[in-house]
Amino acid sequence: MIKTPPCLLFHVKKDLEDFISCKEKVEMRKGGWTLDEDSKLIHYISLLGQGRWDSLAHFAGLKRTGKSCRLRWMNYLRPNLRRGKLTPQEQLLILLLHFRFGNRWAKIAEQLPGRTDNEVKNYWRTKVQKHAKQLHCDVNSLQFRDFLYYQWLPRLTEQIRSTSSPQEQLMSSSSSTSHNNSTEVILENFTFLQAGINESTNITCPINQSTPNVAQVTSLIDDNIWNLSSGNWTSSGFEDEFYDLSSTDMAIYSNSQDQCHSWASAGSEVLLPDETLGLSDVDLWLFP
DNA sequence: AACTACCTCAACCGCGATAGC
DNA sequence: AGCTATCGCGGTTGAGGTAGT
Repeated sequence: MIKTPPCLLFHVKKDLEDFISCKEKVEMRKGGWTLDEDSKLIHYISLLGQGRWDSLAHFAGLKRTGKSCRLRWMNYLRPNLRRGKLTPQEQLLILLLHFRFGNRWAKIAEQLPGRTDNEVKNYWRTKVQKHAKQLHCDVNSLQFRDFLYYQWLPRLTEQIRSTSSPQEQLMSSSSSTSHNNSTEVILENFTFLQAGINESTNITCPINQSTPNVAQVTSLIDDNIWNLSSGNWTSSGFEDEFYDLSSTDMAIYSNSQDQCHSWASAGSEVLLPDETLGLSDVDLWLFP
């Protein structure tokens, strides 16, 4: 970042005072950003750095509030942002982190490199919350939490496992810092979730069905999840259109009990029957 | 082709926390 | 200590796109 010279700071201060004095006269723009506005904002951030958003907006000649500029930069323009749909790995981590932190989107987004709190929030609202609504239960209810834990997570992890490439499985035999860090994040939060579930659930489950335990999640992560060479979230052989678990995917899972319950052989935890969770066959077809 | 319903996500708003005067 | 400006966060909205009829 280029250091702002003192003389420029003087002018910044003076101009800002002028700007504030006539603030009421300036009509602020709202709505979508134009390419011109974007390039001005980027240019002036490169000159002045981030922060002091109101004055930055003024110097860039943008009829925008500082707030609007900050939002545009943070959610769209800043470098190293990831675009496109959330990978199953990212979805898994969002679910785990939400169990732990609740609606603290910024906190959750911290663990997802290149993702914004806005994206995490949108995912939760459009996918998770919507599904809770379809199941006629509150998104924060124990019933829905159990549903996520016993139905959604196993299927998500199975999705990750089934779509990873042999190449990555080969790569996973090595290790790296980013891999270990990411693995730790997921495991820590999975353990946290397990503790919460075990504490509050007193339901007897059939022994032929299970959710992943910590050892299995470890194995899954070691097998597949992280792109070890780049330190980024892995592409895992996924194309964008496969990132999301579509209702078709879930219908396939729902109709393929053997496949989706492949955790069963080694797991100590068990998959709750759909009836126990208050889910009908119809509900399962609604699965994201 | 036209209409409608639904979905996605960028952007706005309000509020609380913090910093600076 | 109190006031004001700024920042950052979470909730909400609505424009534009897409799928279904």
